[in-house]
Amino acid sequence: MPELPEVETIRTQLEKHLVGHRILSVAVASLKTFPQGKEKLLGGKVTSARRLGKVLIIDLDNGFSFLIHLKLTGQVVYSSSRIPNQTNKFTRVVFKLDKGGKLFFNDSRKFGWVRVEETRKVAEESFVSRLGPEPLRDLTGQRFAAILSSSRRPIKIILMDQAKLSGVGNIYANDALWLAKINPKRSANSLTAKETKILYKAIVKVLKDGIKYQGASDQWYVTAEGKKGNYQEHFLAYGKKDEPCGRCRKGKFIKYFLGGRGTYVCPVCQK
DNA sequence: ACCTAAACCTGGGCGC
DNA sequence: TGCGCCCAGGTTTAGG
Repeated sequence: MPELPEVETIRTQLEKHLVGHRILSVAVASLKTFPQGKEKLLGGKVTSARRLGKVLIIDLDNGFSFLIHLKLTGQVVYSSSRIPNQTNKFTRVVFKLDKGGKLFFNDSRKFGWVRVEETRKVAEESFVSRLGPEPLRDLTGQRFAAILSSSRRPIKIILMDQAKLSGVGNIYANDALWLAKINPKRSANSLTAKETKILYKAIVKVLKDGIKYQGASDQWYVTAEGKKGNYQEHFLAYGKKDEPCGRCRKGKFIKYFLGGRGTYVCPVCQK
């Protein structure tokens, strides 16, 4: 999934379903997924559901929070007496809540994780302390320009570097670069002021579209209510190898690997 | 400082 | 149907 728009979609729904509810039990089927600290969550009442980059943060009223990273195949799904169980053979953690609510963490590849932290330490001492600014919140055009000017590495690598900028992954990096007509291999500090501004707007645009369509269910991702997102029907470049470019109609998308990740480019638009 | 490959795991899709 | 191979929304780490 699990880039900013997918996690944000889940966060919004969890906020609706979890806040004000108490955690009664936590059953861990995969210790790799949730190695320690589950007992600190027992009896805690959820006060907020936050997100930083691709990480979900659930805060409790007892001084603890838990962080969830979905990596590639994680699913966070809520069910209640009115919504049927979403458990499956990839269910790694089951949280039981009051009033019959349940929260499932499903993850085929077991790359995802759940970690417990003291709420006051989340921002400065947890995984999220290493994350760069959020494109839809803390980032400004000026700050974005400063980030790009400080590196000669390929622009696509910088967009996906969570320490520089948090939340953008492979789908939205590919789409934003196509929308901005910028070649992914371009050195970040080679972009002109005009290109930088266009790219900044393109990032905001594709992320907002991702949220509007409730994320991209290309593979495993589903919303917290167990439904598929629709952004995969609106991909601009991602996954379009050999397809004609929807903008210039002349180019045919090529695919190559950059930084080990599939990269999709219209050779005509993205010189 | 930067790059690549490999590692962590498992399933889905494709060709044969 | 089955088998082998390649691919996958992420991140970390080892080695050059």
